[in-house]
Amino acid sequence: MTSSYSGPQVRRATILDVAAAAGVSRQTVTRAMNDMPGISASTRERVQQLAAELGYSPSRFAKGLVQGARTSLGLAIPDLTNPYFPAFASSVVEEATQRGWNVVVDDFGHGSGSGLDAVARLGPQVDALVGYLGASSSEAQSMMGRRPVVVLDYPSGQSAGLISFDYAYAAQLALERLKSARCRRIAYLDADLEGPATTRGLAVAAAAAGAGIQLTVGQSADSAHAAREAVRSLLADEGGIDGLLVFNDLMAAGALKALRDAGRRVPEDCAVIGMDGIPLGELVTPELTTLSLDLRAVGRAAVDLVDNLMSGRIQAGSRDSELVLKHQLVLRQSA
Amino acid sequence: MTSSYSGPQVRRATILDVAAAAGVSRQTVTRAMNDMPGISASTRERVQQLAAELGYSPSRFAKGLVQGARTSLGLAIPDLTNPYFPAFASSVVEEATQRGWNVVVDDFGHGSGSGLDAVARLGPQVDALVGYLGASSSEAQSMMGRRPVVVLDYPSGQSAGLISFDYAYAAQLALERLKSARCRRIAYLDADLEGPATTRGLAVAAAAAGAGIQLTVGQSADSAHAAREAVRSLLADEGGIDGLLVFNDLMAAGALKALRDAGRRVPEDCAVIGMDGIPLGELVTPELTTLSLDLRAVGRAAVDLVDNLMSGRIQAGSRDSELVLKHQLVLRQSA
DNA sequence: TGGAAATACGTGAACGTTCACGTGCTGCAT
DNA sequence: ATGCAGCACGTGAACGTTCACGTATTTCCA
Repeated sequence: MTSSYSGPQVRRATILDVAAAAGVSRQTVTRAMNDMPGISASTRERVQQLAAELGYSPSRFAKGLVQGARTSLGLAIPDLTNPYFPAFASSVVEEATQRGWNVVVDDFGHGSGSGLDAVARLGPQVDALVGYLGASSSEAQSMMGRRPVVVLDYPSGQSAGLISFDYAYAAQLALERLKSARCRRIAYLDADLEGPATTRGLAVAAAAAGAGIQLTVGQSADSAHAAREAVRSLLADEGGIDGLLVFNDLMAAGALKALRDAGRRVPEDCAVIGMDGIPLGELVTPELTTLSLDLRAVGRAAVDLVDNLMSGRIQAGSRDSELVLKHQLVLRQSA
Repeated sequence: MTSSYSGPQVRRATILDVAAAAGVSRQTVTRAMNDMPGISASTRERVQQLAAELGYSPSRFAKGLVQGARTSLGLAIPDLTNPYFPAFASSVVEEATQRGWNVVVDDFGHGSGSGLDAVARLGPQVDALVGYLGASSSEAQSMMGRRPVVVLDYPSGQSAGLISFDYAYAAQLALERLKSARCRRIAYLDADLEGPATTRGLAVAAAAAGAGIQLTVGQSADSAHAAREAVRSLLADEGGIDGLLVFNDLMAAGALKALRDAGRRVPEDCAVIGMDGIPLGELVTPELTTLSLDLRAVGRAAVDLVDNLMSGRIQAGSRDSELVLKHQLVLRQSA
């Protein structure tokens, strides 16, 4: 058996170690480390030097305990690999950084975790939570106690702050566009997720019914690859489709691939509209017409809401704690 | 002037508040909250109930102080919006979560921040750092003191742990492929970044010289849009290019657009090879041949290295603290 | 009915900082 | 000589937990 050397778990140097080494008191070390006045230049330098040699870095816990918390924001994301989320996360991080907060992320897509697992992990570490939680928002809120929770893209708000999207409006925009492009046989490809998918699906179905459109509905996992397969078999079953609305842009990219595989020209043979407006849409061929969302604005709104909830300017569960954002139709080549 | 109500900055409830409300001691509250033995079921329930009512959640600082740190890992990312990084970040988060660590991210792309700003922000909050820092790794290490630092894609390791890539090998693979595709006039589009770009550029130039290839070099910012413009003007200046190697896949996607704009067929008129192997490459048309990197493996390697540095199994600055990964040529349609 | 063991709780100390003071010393004007 | 200001530094207390004990009260068997 080779040595199971467990390494230098030696006890980190504390402020007292530095003080002893320098022959001064705690407070003088504090003054040196934090560039406070009331200390001579020579002492300051000597202490800093010694601190570096001992590998001293102040305990964030002790500091936090005595100074009061620097806010830390939990960010629960289903899957950072899905290009929708980085755009959003990036904006949250930027906005939080501007406020001097820091952001603890949890990606619960891998492994069998649900959103609530992420909340459980983040809970003890953070002062507030923002997340795309497929799970019930009130569950999350109860795990966080009085601390602010903002849930995105969830059907109906309970006790938590909520940012949702006006899918009825979005669906109407998309269907109008497809109709004016003379599409007759329209399909909607939904994702097989819990919350958002059904919401979007219902909104699209309702809008179609309202507009007298007979809608074919398909479903796939939330990935380009899965969408490609789903559209492939959709085309096999329902040959005559000439308009396709897709759950999101990533899946729409897969749909474009499937249409190309089947020899259908886009938009001539079949128009395609995606959803959410991620940068990817401009890089595929043909470029994707989409119901665009300003994802940076979504992130900003989420952090703003947290800020307002934390400061008490907005009451959790009140009308003001729910925000509905609208998509915007961006015309490119695919429809 | 309307009320500038500053909200309930009231002082968070502490364990003593709960104890008082329940008529028990601190310790009993601790037992109730942490599901420890030595407490009756009825008391436990009553305390938990009261805690919820008072909105009590234990201070992570006090807890951390007395229990010893739960490891938290800083992750410094230049730009989450660039699809290279989420794939990496996602893997780091997953790997860290498995170890029970949590991850604090900082995206320093927005604003004028350099990597060192991110290190300064993260430094006080974390026990170790992983990052794509354009800045000098030894600067970062000195800001972190004895705490582990792992820098990615940086030319030469100093005091910090280092994960870099064998660009000589990668360049050779790419140029061989282009040569065997009968490309005569080959260009390399570099990014205008500090560290990595020059490294890659030098490697490509060296490999070209070694293979007797005369190389045209262009440069652009690290985005699809900028690359599109750069390739547009490259084609205007140097009409005869029939092979193009690009700094990364995102820029390669822009290059594909520019070639299409100019009426060049890919790969017939001009072959294109990207770098890093992000999922986007499979979604563009034609699908992108690329020097692929297993980004999840990169994240795994980074967290492993941090783990080893932290436990002392590997000494910072030693040979073992440097790891060189190799790209792999993935043939798709564009070359 | 004695006494040991189990149960349910309480108390001092410690974690590592910073804050709000307090103290000694030097220099300088009166 | 006296007083007073300013500088450089030190000390008790506090932040909110948990840990390692200690202590009543009850239980249960011989």
